[in-house]
Amino acid sequence: MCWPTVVGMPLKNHPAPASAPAAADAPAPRRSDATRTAILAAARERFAADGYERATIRAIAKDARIDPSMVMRYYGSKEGLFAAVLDVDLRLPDPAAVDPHDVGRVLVSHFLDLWEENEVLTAMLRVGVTNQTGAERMQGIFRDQLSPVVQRTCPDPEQAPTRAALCASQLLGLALARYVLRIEPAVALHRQEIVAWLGPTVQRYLTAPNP
Amino acid sequence: MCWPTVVGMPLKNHPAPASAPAAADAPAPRRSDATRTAILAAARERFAADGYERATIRAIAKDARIDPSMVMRYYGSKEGLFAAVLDVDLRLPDPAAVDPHDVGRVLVSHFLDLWEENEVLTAMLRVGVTNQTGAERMQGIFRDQLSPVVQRTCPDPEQAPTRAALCASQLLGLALARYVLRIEPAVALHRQEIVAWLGPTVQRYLTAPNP
DNA sequence: CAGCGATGTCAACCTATGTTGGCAAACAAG
DNA sequence: CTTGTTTGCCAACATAGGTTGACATCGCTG
Repeated sequence: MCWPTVVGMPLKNHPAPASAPAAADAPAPRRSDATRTAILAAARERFAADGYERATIRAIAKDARIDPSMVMRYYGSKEGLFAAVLDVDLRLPDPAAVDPHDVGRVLVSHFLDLWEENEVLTAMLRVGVTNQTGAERMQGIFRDQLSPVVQRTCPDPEQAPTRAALCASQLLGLALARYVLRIEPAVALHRQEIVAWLGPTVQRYLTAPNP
Repeated sequence: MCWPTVVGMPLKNHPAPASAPAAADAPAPRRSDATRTAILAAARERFAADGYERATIRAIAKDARIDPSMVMRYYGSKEGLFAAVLDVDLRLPDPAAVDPHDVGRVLVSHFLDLWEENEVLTAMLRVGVTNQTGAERMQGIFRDQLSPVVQRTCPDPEQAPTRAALCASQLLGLALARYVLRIEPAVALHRQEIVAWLGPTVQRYLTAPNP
Protein backbone atom coordinates (compact mmCIF):
# COMPACT_ATOMS: atom_id res chain seq x y z
CA MET A 1 0.00 0.00 0.00
CA CYS A 2 1.12 3.51 -0.60
CA TRP A 3 1.88 6.14 1.97
CA PRO A 4 -0.82 7.68 4.11
CA THR A 5 1.47 10.57 3.27
CA VAL A 6 1.18 13.98 4.78
CA VAL A 7 -1.75 13.34 7.06
CA GLY A 8 -0.74 14.20 10.56
CA MET A 9 2.15 16.40 9.61
CA PRO A 10 0.55 19.23 7.72
CA LEU A 11 2.78 21.98 9.04
CA LYS A 12 5.76 21.58 6.82
CA ASN A 13 5.57 21.64 3.08
CA HIS A 14 8.33 19.16 2.45
CA PRO A 15 8.12 16.25 4.86
CA ALA A 16 11.12 13.99 5.15
CA PRO A 17 10.10 10.43 5.97
CA ALA A 18 13.74 9.34 5.56
CA SER A 19 13.05 5.87 4.25
CA ALA A 20 16.71 5.26 3.60
CA PRO A 21 18.99 6.45 6.40
CA ALA A 22 21.08 8.29 3.82
CA ALA A 23 22.00 11.81 4.87
CA ALA A 24 20.50 12.87 8.15
CA ASP A 25 18.90 16.00 6.73
CA ALA A 26 18.51 15.48 2.98
CA PRO A 27 14.75 15.43 2.39
CA ALA A 28 15.03 12.47 0.00
CA PRO A 29 13.48 14.11 -3.06
CA ARG A 30 10.63 12.25 -4.68
CA ARG A 31 9.58 12.09 -8.24
CA SER A 32 6.23 13.58 -7.26
CA ASP A 33 7.65 16.76 -5.77
CA ALA A 34 6.73 18.71 -8.86
CA THR A 35 3.14 17.65 -8.49
CA ARG A 36 3.13 18.52 -4.83
CA THR A 37 4.36 22.02 -5.41
CA ALA A 38 2.01 22.49 -8.34
CA ILE A 39 -0.88 21.58 -6.07
CA LEU A 40 0.38 23.92 -3.38
CA ALA A 41 0.74 26.81 -5.80
CA ALA A 42 -2.68 26.29 -7.29
CA ALA A 43 -4.20 25.96 -3.85
CA ARG A 44 -2.60 29.17 -2.68
CA GLU A 45 -4.07 31.07 -5.59
CA ARG A 46 -7.50 29.55 -5.25
CA PHE A 47 -7.69 30.08 -1.52
CA ALA A 48 -6.51 33.65 -1.99
CA ALA A 49 -9.01 34.34 -4.72
CA ASP A 50 -12.04 32.49 -3.41
CA GLY A 51 -11.68 31.74 0.27
CA TYR A 52 -11.95 28.34 1.82
CA GLU A 53 -15.40 27.14 0.81
CA ARG A 54 -15.42 28.29 -2.78
CA ALA A 55 -11.95 27.05 -3.49
CA THR A 56 -12.90 23.52 -4.49
CA ILE A 57 -10.45 20.66 -4.60
CA ARG A 58 -11.62 19.97 -8.11
CA ALA A 59 -10.78 23.46 -9.25
CA ILE A 60 -7.40 23.38 -7.57
CA ALA A 61 -6.63 20.04 -9.17
CA LYS A 62 -7.66 21.35 -12.55
CA ASP A 63 -5.34 24.34 -12.17
CA ALA A 64 -2.52 22.01 -11.24
CA ARG A 65 -3.44 19.73 -14.14
CA ILE A 66 -3.81 16.65 -12.02
CA ASP A 67 -6.62 14.52 -10.67
CA PRO A 68 -8.51 15.60 -7.54
CA SER A 69 -7.66 12.33 -5.88
CA MET A 70 -3.99 13.28 -5.97
CA VAL A 71 -4.73 16.13 -3.62
CA MET A 72 -6.21 13.68 -1.19
CA ARG A 73 -3.27 11.35 -1.47
CA TYR A 74 -0.66 14.01 -0.88
CA TYR A 75 -2.44 16.21 1.63
CA GLY A 76 -4.98 13.92 3.21
CA SER A 77 -7.92 16.28 3.09
CA LYS A 78 -8.91 19.78 2.16
CA GLU A 79 -8.07 20.92 5.67
CA GLY A 80 -4.65 19.33 5.33
CA LEU A 81 -4.01 21.07 2.07
CA PHE A 82 -5.05 24.35 3.57
CA ALA A 83 -2.77 23.85 6.54
CA ALA A 84 0.12 23.14 4.19
CA VAL A 85 -0.56 26.35 2.28
CA LEU A 86 -0.53 28.47 5.41
CA ASP A 87 2.99 27.75 6.49
CA VAL A 88 3.89 31.41 6.74
CA ASP A 89 7.05 33.08 7.99
CA LEU A 90 6.81 36.86 8.14
CA ARG A 91 10.63 37.21 8.30
CA LEU A 92 10.22 40.29 10.45
CA PRO A 93 13.34 42.43 10.77
CA ASP A 94 15.17 42.57 14.07
CA PRO A 95 14.15 45.89 15.62
CA ALA A 96 17.58 46.22 17.19
CA ALA A 97 19.03 46.51 13.70
CA VAL A 98 17.04 49.55 12.59
CA ASP A 99 16.99 53.18 13.61
CA PRO A 100 14.48 53.35 16.48
CA HIS A 101 12.83 56.33 14.84
CA ASP A 102 12.25 54.33 11.69
CA VAL A 103 10.73 51.15 13.04
CA GLY A 104 7.23 52.16 12.02
CA ARG A 105 8.16 52.92 8.46
CA VAL A 106 10.29 49.81 8.17
CA LEU A 107 7.49 47.62 9.44
CA VAL A 108 4.92 49.06 7.06
CA SER A 109 7.29 48.72 4.17
CA HIS A 110 8.08 45.15 5.08
CA PHE A 111 4.41 44.26 5.28
CA LEU A 112 3.77 45.72 1.87
CA ASP A 113 6.53 43.50 0.52
CA LEU A 114 4.99 40.46 2.14
CA TRP A 115 1.53 41.11 0.76
CA GLU A 116 2.79 41.70 -2.71
CA GLU A 117 5.40 39.00 -3.04
CA ASN A 118 2.81 36.26 -3.22
CA GLU A 119 -0.76 35.51 -2.25
CA VAL A 120 -0.26 33.56 0.94
CA LEU A 121 -1.30 36.39 3.20
CA THR A 122 -4.31 37.19 1.09
CA ALA A 123 -5.28 33.55 1.28
CA MET A 124 -4.81 33.51 5.01
CA LEU A 125 -6.92 36.61 5.52
CA ARG A 126 -9.68 35.47 3.18
CA VAL A 127 -9.87 32.14 4.91
CA GLY A 128 -9.20 33.33 8.44
CA VAL A 129 -12.31 35.42 8.33
CA THR A 130 -14.70 32.51 7.83
CA ASN A 131 -12.71 29.51 8.98
CA GLN A 132 -11.79 28.63 12.52
CA THR A 133 -8.53 26.98 11.52
CA GLY A 134 -7.55 30.03 9.51
CA ALA A 135 -8.38 32.40 12.34
CA GLU A 136 -6.31 30.37 14.75
CA ARG A 137 -3.42 30.40 12.36
CA MET A 138 -3.56 34.18 12.19
CA GLN A 139 -3.73 34.44 15.96
CA GLY A 140 -0.69 32.19 16.09
CA ILE A 141 1.30 34.31 13.69
CA PHE A 142 0.35 37.40 15.62
CA ARG A 143 1.41 35.81 18.90
CA ASP A 144 4.57 34.06 17.76
CA GLN A 145 5.95 36.46 15.20
CA LEU A 146 4.61 39.99 15.58
CA SER A 147 4.26 40.23 19.34
CA PRO A 148 7.86 39.23 20.16
CA VAL A 149 9.25 41.82 17.79
CA VAL A 150 7.03 44.49 19.27
CA GLN A 151 8.11 43.46 22.71
CA ARG A 152 11.70 44.31 21.88
CA THR A 153 10.66 47.66 20.50
CA CYS A 154 8.24 49.23 22.89
CA PRO A 155 9.16 50.83 26.20
CA ASP A 156 7.15 48.74 28.65
CA PRO A 157 7.10 44.99 27.82
CA GLU A 158 3.86 44.75 29.77
CA GLN A 159 2.15 46.67 27.02
CA ALA A 160 3.63 44.72 24.16
CA PRO A 161 0.49 42.69 23.39
CA THR A 162 -1.70 45.75 23.33
CA ARG A 163 0.66 47.72 21.16
CA ALA A 164 1.13 44.76 18.85
CA ALA A 165 -2.61 44.46 18.49
CA LEU A 166 -2.88 48.11 17.56
CA CYS A 167 -0.18 47.71 14.93
CA ALA A 168 -1.86 44.61 13.61
CA SER A 169 -5.17 46.41 13.36
CA GLN A 170 -3.68 49.11 11.16
CA LEU A 171 -1.60 46.78 9.02
CA LEU A 172 -4.36 44.22 8.55
CA GLY A 173 -6.85 46.98 7.91
CA LEU A 174 -4.80 48.37 5.08
CA ALA A 175 -4.37 44.92 3.57
CA LEU A 176 -8.08 44.31 3.90
CA ALA A 177 -9.03 47.53 2.16
CA ARG A 178 -6.34 47.32 -0.49
CA TYR A 179 -5.91 43.66 -1.35
CA VAL A 180 -9.18 42.04 -0.38
CA LEU A 181 -12.04 44.52 -0.54
CA ARG A 182 -10.23 46.56 -3.18
CA ILE A 183 -11.62 49.85 -2.01
CA GLU A 184 -10.61 52.07 -4.85
CA PRO A 185 -8.58 54.83 -3.23
CA ALA A 186 -6.78 52.26 -1.09
CA VAL A 187 -5.76 50.40 -4.22
CA ALA A 188 -4.65 53.61 -5.89
CA LEU A 189 -2.30 54.63 -3.10
CA HIS A 190 1.35 54.55 -4.02
CA ARG A 191 3.75 52.61 -1.93
CA GLN A 192 5.55 55.62 -0.53
CA GLU A 193 2.27 57.30 0.34
CA ILE A 194 1.26 54.31 2.40
CA VAL A 195 4.58 54.27 4.17
CA ALA A 196 4.40 57.98 4.81
CA TRP A 197 0.87 57.83 6.22
CA LEU A 198 0.97 54.56 8.15
CA GLY A 199 4.58 54.65 9.25
CA PRO A 200 4.03 57.34 11.88
CA THR A 201 0.86 55.61 13.04
CA VAL A 202 2.63 52.34 13.67
CA GLN A 203 5.57 54.17 15.16
CA ARG A 204 3.22 55.83 17.59
CA TYR A 205 1.51 52.57 18.51
CA LEU A 206 4.93 51.09 19.19
CA THR A 207 6.71 53.79 21.11
CA ALA A 208 4.47 56.68 22.10
CA PRO A 209 3.62 57.03 25.79
CA ASN A 210 0.13 55.99 26.76
CA PRO A 211 -2.34 58.47 25.34
CA MET B 1 -50.41 31.77 -7.07
CA CYS B 2 -48.75 33.67 -4.33
CA TRP B 3 -46.44 36.63 -4.69
CA PRO B 4 -43.08 36.33 -6.41
CA THR B 5 -42.45 38.64 -3.50
CA VAL B 6 -39.21 40.44 -2.84
CA VAL B 7 -37.31 39.25 -5.87
CA GLY B 8 -36.07 42.28 -7.72
CA MET B 9 -36.33 44.66 -4.83
CA PRO B 10 -33.91 43.29 -2.32
CA LEU B 11 -32.61 46.60 -1.05
CA LYS B 12 -35.29 47.50 1.43
CA ASN B 13 -36.30 45.33 4.30
CA HIS B 14 -39.93 46.27 4.27
CA PRO B 15 -41.24 46.54 0.76
CA ALA B 16 -44.60 48.16 0.28
CA PRO B 17 -46.39 46.69 -2.73
CA ALA B 18 -49.48 48.74 -1.83
CA SER B 19 -52.05 46.24 -2.97
CA ALA B 20 -54.86 48.39 -1.63
CA PRO B 21 -54.45 52.11 -2.41
CA ALA B 22 -55.13 52.90 1.22
CA ALA B 23 -52.74 55.46 2.67
CA ALA B 24 -50.08 56.64 0.29
CA ASP B 25 -47.22 55.75 2.60
CA ALA B 26 -48.52 53.16 5.06
CA PRO B 27 -46.52 50.01 4.26
CA ALA B 28 -49.70 47.89 4.44
CA PRO B 29 -48.57 45.53 7.20
CA ARG B 30 -48.91 41.86 6.42
CA ARG B 31 -49.65 39.00 8.67
CA SER B 32 -46.29 37.49 7.72
CA ASP B 33 -44.20 40.42 8.87
CA ALA B 34 -43.21 38.59 12.03
CA THR B 35 -41.86 35.73 9.97
CA ARG B 36 -40.01 38.06 7.69
CA THR B 37 -38.22 39.80 10.50
CA ALA B 38 -37.49 36.51 12.21
CA ILE B 39 -35.83 35.29 9.05
CA LEU B 40 -33.90 38.50 8.73
CA ALA B 41 -32.69 38.36 12.32
CA ALA B 42 -31.64 34.74 12.05
CA ALA B 43 -29.92 35.41 8.76
CA ARG B 44 -28.02 38.33 10.20
CA GLU B 45 -26.69 36.19 13.01
CA ARG B 46 -25.79 33.29 10.79
CA PHE B 47 -24.07 35.40 8.18
CA ALA B 48 -22.18 37.20 10.94
CA ALA B 49 -21.13 33.99 12.60
CA ASP B 50 -20.39 31.82 9.59
CA GLY B 51 -19.97 33.92 6.47
CA TYR B 52 -21.90 33.48 3.29
CA GLU B 53 -21.18 29.90 2.27
CA ARG B 54 -21.44 28.25 5.66
CA ALA B 55 -24.59 30.09 6.62
CA THR B 56 -27.07 27.66 5.10
CA ILE B 57 -30.65 28.52 4.35
CA ARG B 58 -31.65 25.42 6.21
CA ALA B 59 -29.85 26.57 9.34
CA ILE B 60 -31.29 30.06 9.11
CA ALA B 61 -34.77 28.65 8.68
CA LYS B 62 -34.28 26.40 11.66
CA ASP B 63 -33.20 29.34 13.82
CA ALA B 64 -36.27 31.26 12.69
CA ARG B 65 -38.42 28.18 13.33
CA ILE B 66 -39.86 28.08 9.86
CA ASP B 67 -39.45 26.04 6.72
CA PRO B 68 -36.56 26.71 4.35
CA SER B 69 -38.98 27.24 1.52
CA MET B 70 -40.35 30.31 3.28
CA VAL B 71 -37.01 31.97 2.88
CA MET B 72 -37.23 31.39 -0.83
CA ARG B 73 -40.77 32.70 -0.99
CA TYR B 74 -40.02 35.90 0.90
CA TYR B 75 -36.53 36.66 -0.34
CA GLY B 76 -36.32 34.86 -3.63
CA SER B 77 -32.91 33.31 -3.15
CA LYS B 78 -30.00 33.19 -0.81
CA GLU B 79 -28.47 36.18 -2.57
CA GLY B 80 -31.72 38.06 -2.12
CA LEU B 81 -31.82 37.28 1.57
CA PHE B 82 -28.25 38.41 1.94
CA ALA B 83 -28.98 41.65 0.12
CA ALA B 84 -31.89 42.29 2.44
CA VAL B 85 -29.70 41.75 5.48
CA LEU B 86 -27.10 44.22 4.29
CA ASP B 87 -29.29 47.26 4.20
CA VAL B 88 -26.93 49.28 6.34
CA ASP B 89 -27.05 52.91 7.35
CA LEU B 90 -24.00 54.05 9.29
CA ARG B 91 -25.84 57.15 10.58
CA LEU B 92 -22.57 59.05 10.54
CA PRO B 93 -22.61 62.32 12.50
CA ASP B 94 -22.47 65.59 10.66
CA PRO B 95 -18.87 66.77 11.01
CA ALA B 96 -20.06 70.36 11.11
CA ALA B 97 -21.77 69.61 14.40
CA VAL B 98 -18.68 68.47 16.30
CA ASP B 99 -15.57 70.17 17.53
CA PRO B 100 -13.10 69.93 14.63
CA HIS B 101 -10.43 68.72 17.03
CA ASP B 102 -12.63 65.86 18.13
CA VAL B 103 -13.77 64.44 14.83
CA GLY B 104 -11.35 61.54 15.06
CA ARG B 105 -12.45 60.50 18.51
CA VAL B 106 -16.11 60.94 17.66
CA LEU B 107 -15.79 58.80 14.57
CA VAL B 108 -14.01 55.99 16.38
CA SER B 109 -16.53 56.06 19.14
CA HIS B 110 -19.41 56.01 16.69
CA PHE B 111 -17.94 53.03 14.87
CA LEU B 112 -17.58 51.11 18.08
CA ASP B 113 -21.26 51.73 18.74
CA LEU B 114 -22.17 50.46 15.31
CA TRP B 115 -20.17 47.27 15.61
CA GLU B 116 -21.56 46.48 19.00
CA GLU B 117 -25.19 47.40 18.57
CA ASN B 118 -25.85 44.43 16.34
CA GLU B 119 -24.08 42.03 14.04
CA VAL B 120 -24.83 43.56 10.67
CA LEU B 121 -21.37 44.96 10.20
CA THR B 122 -19.75 41.74 11.28
CA ALA B 123 -21.90 39.93 8.77
CA MET B 124 -20.99 42.37 6.05
CA LEU B 125 -17.29 42.06 6.73
CA ARG B 126 -17.35 38.28 6.98
CA VAL B 127 -19.23 38.02 3.74
CA GLY B 128 -17.54 40.89 1.94
CA VAL B 129 -14.24 39.12 2.20
CA THR B 130 -15.28 36.07 0.20
CA ASN B 131 -18.29 37.25 -1.73
CA GLN B 132 -18.32 39.65 -4.65
CA THR B 133 -21.74 41.05 -3.77
CA GLY B 134 -20.63 41.65 -0.23
CA ALA B 135 -17.45 43.39 -1.30
CA GLU B 136 -19.38 45.65 -3.63
CA ARG B 137 -21.76 46.51 -0.86
CA MET B 138 -18.86 47.55 1.36
CA GLN B 139 -17.36 49.60 -1.42
CA GLY B 140 -20.74 51.27 -1.82
CA ILE B 141 -21.03 52.13 1.84
CA PHE B 142 -17.53 53.50 1.81
CA ARG B 143 -18.27 55.62 -1.24
CA ASP B 144 -21.76 56.83 -0.34
CA GLN B 145 -21.54 57.21 3.40
CA LEU B 146 -17.99 57.57 4.67
CA SER B 147 -16.40 59.50 1.82
CA PRO B 148 -18.91 62.35 1.80
CA VAL B 149 -18.50 62.94 5.50
CA VAL B 150 -14.74 62.94 5.16
CA GLN B 151 -15.03 65.37 2.30
CA ARG B 152 -16.68 67.90 4.55
CA THR B 153 -13.99 67.43 7.17
CA CYS B 154 -10.65 67.44 5.44
CA PRO B 155 -8.90 70.52 4.11
CA ASP B 156 -8.55 69.68 0.42
CA PRO B 157 -11.64 67.96 -1.05
CA GLU B 158 -9.35 66.50 -3.72
CA GLN B 159 -7.82 64.29 -1.08
CA ALA B 160 -11.08 63.17 0.47
CA PRO B 161 -11.09 59.69 -1.09
CA THR B 162 -7.54 58.99 -0.02
CA ARG B 163 -8.09 60.22 3.50
CA ALA B 164 -11.34 58.33 3.74
CA ALA B 165 -9.58 55.17 2.65
CA LEU B 166 -6.95 55.62 5.31
CA CYS B 167 -9.63 56.08 7.97
CA ALA B 168 -11.46 53.04 6.69
CA SER B 169 -8.31 50.98 6.83
CA GLN B 170 -7.81 51.77 10.50
CA LEU B 171 -11.44 51.37 11.49
CA LEU B 172 -11.98 48.19 9.54
CA GLY B 173 -8.68 46.82 10.76
CA LEU B 174 -9.68 47.26 14.35
CA ALA B 175 -13.03 45.61 13.72
CA LEU B 176 -11.31 42.76 11.94
CA ALA B 177 -8.87 42.12 14.75
CA ARG B 178 -11.41 42.60 17.52
CA TYR B 179 -14.72 41.26 16.27
CA VAL B 180 -13.78 38.78 13.56
CA LEU B 181 -10.34 37.32 14.16
CA ARG B 182 -10.64 37.89 17.89
CA ILE B 183 -6.99 38.57 18.40
CA GLU B 184 -6.79 38.45 22.14
CA PRO B 185 -5.32 41.82 23.10
CA ALA B 186 -7.60 43.54 20.63
CA VAL B 187 -10.60 41.97 22.30
CA ALA B 188 -9.34 42.91 25.71
CA LEU B 189 -8.97 46.60 24.92
CA HIS B 190 -11.39 48.85 26.75
CA ARG B 191 -13.53 51.21 24.84
CA GLN B 192 -11.82 54.35 26.04
CA GLU B 193 -8.41 52.90 25.27
CA ILE B 194 -9.46 52.30 21.69
CA VAL B 195 -10.80 55.81 21.39
CA ALA B 196 -7.66 57.23 22.93
CA TRP B 197 -5.34 55.29 20.63
CA LEU B 198 -7.26 55.36 17.35
CA GLY B 199 -8.87 58.78 17.73
CA PRO B 200 -5.67 60.71 17.04
CA THR B 201 -4.82 58.38 14.18
CA VAL B 202 -8.11 59.02 12.44
CA GLN B 203 -7.88 62.69 13.25
CA ARG B 204 -4.51 62.82 11.59
CA TYR B 205 -5.75 60.96 8.51
CA LEU B 206 -8.56 63.46 8.26
CA THR B 207 -6.91 66.78 8.87
CA ALA B 208 -3.12 66.56 9.01
CA PRO B 209 -1.20 68.10 6.13
CA ASN B 210 0.30 65.65 3.68
CA PRO B 211 3.12 63.78 5.37
C1' DC C 1 -71.11 28.90 3.92
C1' DA C 2 -68.18 29.33 -0.50
C1' DG C 3 -64.20 31.22 -2.54
C1' DC C 4 -59.68 33.00 -2.60
C1' DG C 5 -55.33 34.67 -1.48
C1' DA C 6 -51.84 34.49 2.05
C1' DT C 7 -49.20 31.55 5.02
C1' DG C 8 -46.97 27.48 6.14
C1' DT C 9 -45.30 22.41 5.78
C1' DC C 10 -43.46 18.32 3.37
C1' DA C 11 -41.08 15.82 0.16
C1' DA C 12 -38.35 15.63 -3.52
C1' DC C 13 -35.01 17.13 -7.20
C1' DC C 14 -30.58 18.33 -8.79
C1' DT C 15 -26.19 19.84 -8.61
C1' DA C 16 -21.70 20.43 -6.53
C1' DT C 17 -18.21 18.56 -3.80
C1' DG C 18 -15.25 15.95 -0.48
C1' DT C 19 -13.74 11.57 -0.44
C1' DT C 20 -12.70 6.53 -1.55
C1' DG C 21 -11.09 2.34 -3.96
C1' DG C 22 -9.61 0.02 -7.91
C1' DC C 23 -6.69 -0.18 -11.80
C1' DA C 24 -3.01 1.10 -15.25
C1' DA C 25 1.39 2.95 -16.45
C1' DA C 26 6.12 4.33 -15.07
C1' DC C 27 9.95 3.26 -12.58
C1' DA C 28 13.44 0.99 -9.53
C1' DA C 29 15.51 -3.16 -7.56
C1' DG C 30 16.89 -7.94 -7.85
C1' DC D 1 12.45 -10.28 -17.08
C1' DT D 2 9.93 -10.19 -12.56
C1' DT D 3 8.41 -7.94 -8.65
C1' DG D 4 7.17 -4.37 -5.74
C1' DT D 5 6.57 0.61 -5.26
C1' DT D 6 5.31 5.04 -6.79
C1' DT D 7 2.46 8.01 -9.49
C1' DG D 8 -1.51 8.88 -11.84
C1' DC D 9 -6.38 8.52 -13.62
C1' DC D 10 -11.20 7.07 -13.60
C1' DA D 11 -15.56 5.99 -11.80
C1' DA D 12 -18.37 5.97 -8.10
C1' DC D 13 -20.32 7.07 -3.47
C1' DA D 14 -22.45 9.87 -0.05
C1' DT D 15 -23.87 14.01 1.53
C1' DA D 16 -25.13 18.69 1.81
C1' DG D 17 -27.51 22.42 0.30
C1' DG D 18 -30.22 25.65 -2.91
C1' DT D 19 -34.39 25.35 -5.02
C1' DT D 20 -39.10 23.83 -6.55
C1' DG D 21 -43.90 22.33 -6.59
C1' DA D 22 -47.81 20.10 -4.50
C1' DC D 23 -50.71 20.26 -0.73
C1' DA D 24 -52.85 21.74 3.85
C1' DT D 25 -54.51 25.58 6.75
C1' DC D 26 -55.99 30.03 8.13
C1' DG D 27 -58.41 34.32 7.74
C1' DC D 28 -60.89 37.41 5.31
C1' DT D 29 -64.76 38.80 2.05
C1' DG D 30 -69.14 38.36 -0.27
